[in-house]
Amino acid sequence: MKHNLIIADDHKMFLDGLLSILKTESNYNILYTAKHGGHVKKYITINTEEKIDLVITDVTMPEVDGIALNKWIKKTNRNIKTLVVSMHNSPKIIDELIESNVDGYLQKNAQKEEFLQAIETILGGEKYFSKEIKDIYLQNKFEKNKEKEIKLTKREVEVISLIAEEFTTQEIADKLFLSKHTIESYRKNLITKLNVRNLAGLTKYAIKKGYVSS
Amino acid sequence: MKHNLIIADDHKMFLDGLLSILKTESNYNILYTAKHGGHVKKYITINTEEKIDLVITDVTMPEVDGIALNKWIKKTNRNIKTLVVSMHNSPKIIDELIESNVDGYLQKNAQKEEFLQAIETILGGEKYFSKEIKDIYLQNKFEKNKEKEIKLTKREVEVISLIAEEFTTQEIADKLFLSKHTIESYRKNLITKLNVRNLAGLTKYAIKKGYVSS
DNA sequence: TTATAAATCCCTGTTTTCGGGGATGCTTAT
DNA sequence: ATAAGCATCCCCGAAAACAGGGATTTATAA
Repeated sequence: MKHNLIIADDHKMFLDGLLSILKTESNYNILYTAKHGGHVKKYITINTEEKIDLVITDVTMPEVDGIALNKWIKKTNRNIKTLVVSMHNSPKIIDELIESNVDGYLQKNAQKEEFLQAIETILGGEKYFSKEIKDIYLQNKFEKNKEKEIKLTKREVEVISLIAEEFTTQEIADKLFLSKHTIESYRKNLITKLNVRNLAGLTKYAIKKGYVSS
Repeated sequence: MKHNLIIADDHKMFLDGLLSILKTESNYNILYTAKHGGHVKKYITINTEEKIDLVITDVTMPEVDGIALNKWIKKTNRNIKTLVVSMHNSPKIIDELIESNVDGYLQKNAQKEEFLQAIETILGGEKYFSKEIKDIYLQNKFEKNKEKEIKLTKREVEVISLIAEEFTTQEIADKLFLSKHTIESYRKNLITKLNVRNLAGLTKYAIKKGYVSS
């Protein structure tokens, strides 16, 4: 029996490419293609009688993006599988998708064979992630756990950012309308908290966290 | 008269997508599609009689990549236009391509309209780069020029690295078997030379240059 | 409601950084 | 050969950072 697919991507070219490789396989039936997630939600909502096996979706789309669409599908229709394809492999996106139970993730520059492999795997009831994606996800989890205990407060983030921007204690105090003693306390606490030795360590931390750009 | 195109990309899906949007326009004639640059070189070398207007190529391909292919084409056949498409927009790649006289550059996630626009522009004899790509290129040039004069000596690199690794002047002096005054001089010179204000600035510079990891 | 965490401020003393100087050899190009 | 650049060392004084305490008020969570 044929499997029913929906594809969502606002890039005509990618869509055409995907359709062309799916056409070579005879056992897929493309129910619907959409330019953004909202259309897919509407389609699924209306066609309740239809068996939908898999939604293939891009991440970046206007209005309702792939992440939101995946969340919505997984919340409302747990028997619809989802495969997300994306240009980029940002740990944040991957994490959010996996946490919301996506069935597979592929980079857009994957080869034809991998696409078909992923679709087959997912329709068979398993998850599909390339080794690279799994590594990114785990690496991210690992780092988060390592740094979990260390939570900086809003003020601390403000202060460490300004430190990394090369301002002195007095300047930061003036900027934030605080006493220089206060900033000194923050610096001291940050050095202890982050287990570093001096401004260089604080600066590196700020860069790693993206509070400032190097 | 129809324009003759060659397309090189090792991703079947992208190729199919591109072909499908080119098919909607009747005035393009696809002479040849290839999985890597070497095939294109061979094709061009053999078919000397044929008028080839434009080669559209991916950057990352096995064996001969898009950058090498573009260089080769521009060196041997100055009347063949080139359009490079890529997943990413790394300043390095963009710079290298523009310096070797590519006629256009597009990200793979561009919309159909932009693809056709780019091809038309290039066939009309002009260059095509999106505003974003131009910005990246110029930004890169600007930064390179800004940093060109600033050349750190071996010793300076050693010292700034250790500073960014959170060692104090005295510790660095001990490590390098130098007087603490020497290290102080280096620190002072570095701050002046690099036009920063303090250790935070030095640390950021060291990270940007890859002397230490954040 | 009662801890706990966050934000703010203060003191003392030591060490380091920072911003000026300048000096001496030793290479390396011009 | 002479200038320029590099590596090394030194001094001084002011400013800032570092290390170690502690205190108060206001949210917030247990």
